Amino acid sequence: MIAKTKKLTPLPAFRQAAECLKTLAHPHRLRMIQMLLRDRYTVGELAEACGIPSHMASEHLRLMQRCGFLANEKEGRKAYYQIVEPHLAKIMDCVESRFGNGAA
Amino acid sequence: MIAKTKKLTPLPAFRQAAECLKTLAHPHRLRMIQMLLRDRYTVGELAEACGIPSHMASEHLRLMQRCGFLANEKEGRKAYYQIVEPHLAKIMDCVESRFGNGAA
DNA sequence: TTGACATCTCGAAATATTCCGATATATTTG
DNA sequence: CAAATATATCGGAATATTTCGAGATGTCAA
Repeated sequence: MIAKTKKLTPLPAFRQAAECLKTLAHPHRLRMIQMLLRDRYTVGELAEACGIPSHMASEHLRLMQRCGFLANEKEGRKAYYQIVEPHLAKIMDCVESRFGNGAA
Repeated sequence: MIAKTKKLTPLPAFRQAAECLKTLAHPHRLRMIQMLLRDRYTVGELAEACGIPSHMASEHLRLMQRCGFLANEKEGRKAYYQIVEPHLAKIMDCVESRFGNGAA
């Protein structure tokens, strides 16, 4: 017999959540999000910090923008990205407290 | 110029984190974790709650055990799984507050 | 306009994940 | 022992993701 107090999240919501978590689940994207939680950066700056070509950084950023994590502003020929999903800070706290934030 | 106050998490730690997040990023696995945060269940119970054959539930559970989320105890011919990774509760809180926990 | 720069997009190759049927192991019951 | 039950494992097909080169777009400065 399965009967619990709190309601379960419906599967469609978990499907969405899984999409977002999959987008989060990449080392370069995690680094970009960690940086963007502290300041805004251009594609090139994020690419250099990850050690990848900038056209690949652009691809990662596009994915994260698609699931509502980021927004960008063009300034001249540069594109600045920043966080717009408010829950990312808390999730990143969890990740850092488990895997280290440079002080763990 | 890139110079921030807090240290960045090294990329190898993010590689590990990405592995774990990828394991989390599946609708059936999210449901199983949500259930297991409230009680312990057998493979068959979890499979039924997800609407999948139990041999597939077993596979998901093995993956989650591999990255340290779960442990199991055999009782007769049944296998009870439970959470052993303490950070899962907080991460699941984040997921539920963003994607609904049945009351959102 | 030309050339350099920053970003973005496209398509293919390599790799990883998910799902399923078949089968294996281990336990209880008759 | 044999049958039924619960879980676990193997191999392959379908699908998704990652990465990369090539090239397209848009901006600035002279």
